Amino acid sequence: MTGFDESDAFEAAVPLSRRAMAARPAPYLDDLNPAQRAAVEALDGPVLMLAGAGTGKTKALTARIAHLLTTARARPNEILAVTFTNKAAREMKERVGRLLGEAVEGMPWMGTFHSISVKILRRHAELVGLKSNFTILDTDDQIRLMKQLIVAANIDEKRWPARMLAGLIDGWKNRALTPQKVPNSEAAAFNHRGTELYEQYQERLKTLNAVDFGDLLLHVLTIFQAHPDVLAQYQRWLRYILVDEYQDTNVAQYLWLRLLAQAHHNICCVGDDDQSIYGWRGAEVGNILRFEKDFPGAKVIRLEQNYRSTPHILAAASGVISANAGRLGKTLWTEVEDGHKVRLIGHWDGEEEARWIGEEVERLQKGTRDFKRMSLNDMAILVRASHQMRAFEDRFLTIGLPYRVIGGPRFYERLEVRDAMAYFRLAVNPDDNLAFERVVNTPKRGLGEKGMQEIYQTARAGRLSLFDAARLMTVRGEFKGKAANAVRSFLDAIDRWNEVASSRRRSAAADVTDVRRIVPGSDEAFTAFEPEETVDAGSASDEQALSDAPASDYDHVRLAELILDESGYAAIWQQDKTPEAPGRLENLKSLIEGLEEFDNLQGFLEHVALIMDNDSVDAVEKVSIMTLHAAKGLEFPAVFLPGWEDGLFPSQRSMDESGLKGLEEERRLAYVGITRAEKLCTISFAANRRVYGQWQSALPSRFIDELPADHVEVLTPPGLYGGGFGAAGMAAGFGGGSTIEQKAMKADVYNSPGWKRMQARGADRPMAQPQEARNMVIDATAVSSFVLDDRVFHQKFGYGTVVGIEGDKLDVAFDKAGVKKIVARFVVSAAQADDVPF
DNA sequence: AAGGCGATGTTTTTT
DNA sequence: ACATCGCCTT
Repeated sequence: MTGFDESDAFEAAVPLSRRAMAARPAPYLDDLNPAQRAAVEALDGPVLMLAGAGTGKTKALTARIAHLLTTARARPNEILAVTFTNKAAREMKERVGRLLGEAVEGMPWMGTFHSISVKILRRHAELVGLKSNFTILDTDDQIRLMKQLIVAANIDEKRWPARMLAGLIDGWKNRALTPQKVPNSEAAAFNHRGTELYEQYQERLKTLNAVDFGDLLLHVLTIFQAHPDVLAQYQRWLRYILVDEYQDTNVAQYLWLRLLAQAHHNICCVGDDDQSIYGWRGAEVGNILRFEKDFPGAKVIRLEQNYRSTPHILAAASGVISANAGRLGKTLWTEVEDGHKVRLIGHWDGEEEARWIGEEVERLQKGTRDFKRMSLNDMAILVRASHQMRAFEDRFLTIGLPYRVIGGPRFYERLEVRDAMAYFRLAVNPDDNLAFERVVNTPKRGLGEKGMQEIYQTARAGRLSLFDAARLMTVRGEFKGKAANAVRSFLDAIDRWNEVASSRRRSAAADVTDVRRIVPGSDEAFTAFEPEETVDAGSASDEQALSDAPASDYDHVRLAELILDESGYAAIWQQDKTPEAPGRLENLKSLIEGLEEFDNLQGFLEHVALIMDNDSVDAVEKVSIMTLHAAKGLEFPAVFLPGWEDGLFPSQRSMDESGLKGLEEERRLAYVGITRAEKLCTISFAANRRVYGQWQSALPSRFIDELPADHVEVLTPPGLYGGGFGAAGMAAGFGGGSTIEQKAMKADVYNSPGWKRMQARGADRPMAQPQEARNMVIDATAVSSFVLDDRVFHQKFGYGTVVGIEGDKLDVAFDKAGVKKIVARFVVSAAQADDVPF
């Protein structure tokens, strides 16, 4: 399945008999509270469902879809259900499926704004001067393209970087502004050349038969506006519209929805203005605030009963958010009566904060007086900015606490994955210039600046693709030295892959012999990804070919392996001994594994362009670390919110750039953070933090002042640190503070010379005595297999030498990362790492 | 052509 | 601190 199964969307396949559905009872309604039920039953006309955090929004939304189907208001293919993420779309699909049994077969219009737009755009591409097989560029492609335009326009790329232009154009597209519609007031943008470059960029995209993400929406909008007949068709088709996370819509998405809804007005938008946290990428809270004006006669239904958090947590969240102006206003309440107050604690610095949270996580895992044992999966650390994650990663690594980072660099955005993808793109379409450009000299094929320029010139002169130009130059013998042979075999290889790939596309039943015939010796070809147990591999893959995986799947997966092997790309990372290399090989391996779900390379490439998520399910229990943004929609029994310091959170930059609006969005972020917690929410801040290598001190976040004191428990700072006498020192300074954060953090104590001296002493010999005593015990049972001077390899820190052993913990002097204390099971011997790439 | 070295700019993130 | 990038050297 490619995820672009368009046929059922347009051929009105109705897998469901209206009468059969209507006859079915509606058990899902019994399960709802009055507000949810009202939201589900108000099927006709515009509805705004204001759903606070944890109020059963998805439940109401899915029940509503079920209700539309059951009451025969709509057939599955007449409902347009839009979400922002693929994950949300998937979840909705699943839950509707669960409500209705298997009846949801055909809900072709459930998806993200972008995936639905692709579907429409492929159908009507010619109306905006595209072919229906247009390619979707990702951010990296866009930037490279713009860079070329900037250089060509003779603009100093230093002062006017491509990223800036990309941001500008993106902003315009979010606001549904085509180059012609950009207001004059913004003509000065980008050195007065902004609109000009925007226009050129769109031209280039058209010649490349490509679109970027913004175009997906914008082109559809253009089509709808310029072709009323097409619009009318979709309006007739999509009789009921549901929108999730409406507070995150931008102008283009709003217009898109309004056009589709204006005929029948059956639009139900679900959202929470207090959770609007994407203003910086074009979302307009105004959309949700204006809903009743935009859709006259709209019913507004508030979901306020919260099923997630304790009253203290809700009160803390509502105390913070009430400082915002211009809210639609909701009051969350819960039937739950008891629960722990929100905890607040101050620390000396960021490292201590990480240390304390690490210990706290371990304590919760074991269970405490107040809390019974908690799984690591039930705990999350939510940070404002991703660089804050490091302190936690470092700390958790050294104490051996399993963690998972959610978000971070997206799988498909990683260098090696993108390179591999470029190779696949070339195999499917050798004329893909952006892909060609990306990998023609990766691995090094002796092509430098000069060689590349010649290819460009030849291409321009003969109006050829880069691939054809390079081919012409090989025939003419215009490449010098190393390049001559390397480029020729590169081109030949692309030809072979392309032949396999196209034959695969023509006949799904192509057999394995195809590959063998075209590429002699391919049996041994893909050594890079052969598992070590090669002896078994033959029978294993035979078995696979016969059982779960259809025979046709085997080929393109094999082809992909072959491509990475023949191109020498896999070899780059096998030979690379930097710490990242094994991880990169691992990623390439999972890329190949991901291929198995698709019918062919092309299907995979299309899928990847839109679906950029990679939530791998993990059997191991782990504590989650993520940004507040990534946490939206999630919930955890225990949540840690570190780094509540002015400047960090609320972020200085946000306030500088967007003033009060920025501050309010930060406050909503705080609200989102607190409301992720079910049972226990712990907020913390540090007096000192290393920012860009510089020590900086900060004041506790202003949001801390907004926490209602009655619902907050102020914890005593650790003091365990440094062997116990810290606690005594601090206790002396405690006891008279008036504000909440003064109680949490007696800055004068921490700043006193005595405290600093103590810190220094502690840092020199951290807990020397107790550790050695403990190791004697550990040594007897858990014996490390490493000895001093062993060369070891660590997934994150790379290669290093063992310089100390304490039971299950090693002191390792890493070649790149310095000396670290590491739990032995997190390293392997270097020899082992050399033999086995992953 | 390719590797090494200093200047540079660092939120949040989806599609 | 740190990674990325462009320039400079070999």
